[in-house]
Amino acid sequence: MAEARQQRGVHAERAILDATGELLAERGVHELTVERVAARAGVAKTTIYRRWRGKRELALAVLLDTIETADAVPGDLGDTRAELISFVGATVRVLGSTLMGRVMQGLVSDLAADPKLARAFRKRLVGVRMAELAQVIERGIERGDLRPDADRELAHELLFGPVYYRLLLSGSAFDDGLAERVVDSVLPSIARTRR
Amino acid sequence: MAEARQQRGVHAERAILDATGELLAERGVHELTVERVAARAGVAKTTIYRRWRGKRELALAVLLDTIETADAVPGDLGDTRAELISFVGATVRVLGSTLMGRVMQGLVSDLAADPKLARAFRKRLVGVRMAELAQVIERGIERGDLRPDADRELAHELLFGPVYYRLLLSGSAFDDGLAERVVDSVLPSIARTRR
Amino acid sequence: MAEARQQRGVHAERAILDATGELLAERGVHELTVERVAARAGVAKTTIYRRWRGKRELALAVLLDTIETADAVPGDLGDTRAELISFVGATVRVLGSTLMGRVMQGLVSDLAADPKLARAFRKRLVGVRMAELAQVIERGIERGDLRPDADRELAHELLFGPVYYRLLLSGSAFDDGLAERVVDSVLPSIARTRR
Amino acid sequence: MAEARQQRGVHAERAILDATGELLAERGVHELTVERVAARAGVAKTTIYRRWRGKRELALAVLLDTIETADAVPGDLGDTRAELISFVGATVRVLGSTLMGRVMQGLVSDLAADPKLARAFRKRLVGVRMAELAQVIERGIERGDLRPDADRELAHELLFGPVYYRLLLSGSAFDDGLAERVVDSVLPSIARTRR
DNA sequence: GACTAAGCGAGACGGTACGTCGCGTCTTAAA
DNA sequence: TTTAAGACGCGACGTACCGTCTCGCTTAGTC
Repeated sequence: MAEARQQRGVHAERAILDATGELLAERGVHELTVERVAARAGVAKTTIYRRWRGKRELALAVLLDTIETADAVPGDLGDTRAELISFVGATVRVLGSTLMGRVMQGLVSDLAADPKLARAFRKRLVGVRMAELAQVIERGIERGDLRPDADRELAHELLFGPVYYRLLLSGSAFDDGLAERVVDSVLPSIARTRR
Repeated sequence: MAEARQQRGVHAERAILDATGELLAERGVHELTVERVAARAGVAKTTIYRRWRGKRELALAVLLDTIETADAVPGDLGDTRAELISFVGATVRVLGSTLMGRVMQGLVSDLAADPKLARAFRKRLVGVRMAELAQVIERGIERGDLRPDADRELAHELLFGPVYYRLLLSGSAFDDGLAERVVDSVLPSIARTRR
Repeated sequence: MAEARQQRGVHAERAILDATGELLAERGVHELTVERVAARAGVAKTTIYRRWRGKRELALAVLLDTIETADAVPGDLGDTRAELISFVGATVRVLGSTLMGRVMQGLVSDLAADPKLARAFRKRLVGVRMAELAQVIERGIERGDLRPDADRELAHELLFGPVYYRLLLSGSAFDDGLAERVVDSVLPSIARTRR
Repeated sequence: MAEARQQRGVHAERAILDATGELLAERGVHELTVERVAARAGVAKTTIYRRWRGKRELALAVLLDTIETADAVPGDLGDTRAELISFVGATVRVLGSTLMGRVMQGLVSDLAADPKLARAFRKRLVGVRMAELAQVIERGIERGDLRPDADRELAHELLFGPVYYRLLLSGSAFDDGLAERVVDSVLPSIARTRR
């Protein structure tokens, strides 16, 4: 029963998410309106509000939808530096794509204004990244590449902070070497070394 | 006459900025409305729009006003590490204060939507920080503490990225050792070393 | 078969009418919603729409249900004036009860907007009253109390108009002598008289 | 100052009332929506809500506007019966016009639901009619046509009740002789007579 | 005693209108 | 000429019910 009911729902949901994605790509979060989404999706506003609390949750849904689909932890590459570069590089690539970059930019301010949204964002994005990084670091420690007492959270902030700083504040464009340079700057502080 | 006119203007301007500051402190950017500012400042909306393009510019004005007053480059402390910690620490302290932290959070999304605003923000905030850091680095190089080819921009991003990452994305609270830990993590990559 | 099925139906119908009656008594027609009726009756909206065209028909059904049960033509009292007073008084009493008064008030506007509803209303309420009055008048004529050419329709309007005028327009409360005063004012014009 | 401000306002107000009148004439109260009025008047919804509490008040405004303009107490015609017929006839004519008839029909139910509206309606319509009738009756008494103890309120209800009964309940069309017949039926009960 | 078709509960859906908020513009009178 | 005051057009918000529409479940009576 629940499934059958959900059936209809799934169609509407798909249409809504797709429409939202298109509108986000075209104009960004701040021109995203529930009304436009409804119109484009051929759906009633009510149907949107039945599932999400507003355009912010909707945008977050699309963001998570995309990121969870697109992203993957790097497998074991045998080389910690390479794994870290691949890991940071994946985020650089996603945020460099117009859509996700824009959505992130548009969503950030809402995080501070809506605790529920922030909670979801942190659990499903920040937290997941942190856990993934922890795996990479674990492997690095096992390999003897990294110091056993490397601070996972700090490492996470050091690796991603600069990327988001560009996206959100300095406005510098991403370049191909970015991930590599960041990793190389941070690595010495967590690498097992005779320094 | 011109002076007398400006006089009036100056009064109004002060009242507006003060009212804006208060409202920002009380409720954050997203509940800042031009109407409320006008009411609190005892000023007509027109008078506000005559000087700023909207609430975003207004918030930015307050932000710059505060930061330019409060902040100072550390002078020569004789120790590059100490200077860097002091430099990053100053930003941590400012952003940790409710007001500026909130304003930054609320303003970030607008930067992406309003190029004019972004330009001002980058010129008067990001740019200034970068130049200040460059001085510190220069002194460090002269002292022989830092490598002569240290990447100023990257250093800037590495030092501030993590701080803003906490503020804007991860939501982790600032703690007292933050500046020190970040500096110590980044320093190896720019320090003059025999590695 | 049909009966058993109808059995279920009868239960649902009873539950719906009862719920409607309760809601009407509590809040009046304009706060009557099909959704609330369905909820209170423990019935699906569909089940309601299967039997009535909307909340207006539903309200009318309750109104007729109540009135047809409660009301009775006065029998032969031997005195035309007494019969008329009893006749008008019955309506005053019914409309004076919160429920029916409210329903009438709330329904009137819908009559003008929904011809089908108006038709039903007139056939089963106005028409019935008129026929009943005609009987009373007939008896009055036979007794020699009334003029043989008394205008039945006009009499009907003269007797009930003032009552509904209070209910719907002037807002004056009903009082016990109302029926009597109205009858006494109208009687001279239809009484057999040597004037 | 206030006047100059009102100037703009007056334009908008006129446009709104006109648009409302048109829409009422075309479709009746129950299809009157604030949104349509705004669209037709070339005015923002807000501007309407700034002046009236909703479509009901708007409709009432138009009704009063029209009635207060159109209606006039009959002057002294020298003949009480003629004055009464003229008085009732004026109402029959106004209500017989599509517009006002429809508005009255559509408004009645709202009176019961909105005490503020009812108050305005009664003060500016019912009350005024009653006062006007009182004058006519006064003159009639002075002339010796009417009994000095004629009940003004009852007379009012007897004269107008039947008219509204037709409009709101029985649905019978108005005919030319209506006012005359009603007056002749009620007159005996208030006329100075040897009955 | 299982089958089947109607009626039913549940509730999602497209839709219309609501009444509200804040925007940025515009108009006017007073200073 | 600048200001305070505030009305205005506008666009979007989130909500309430409408009446329609599936969708299994329930429940007789029929086979």
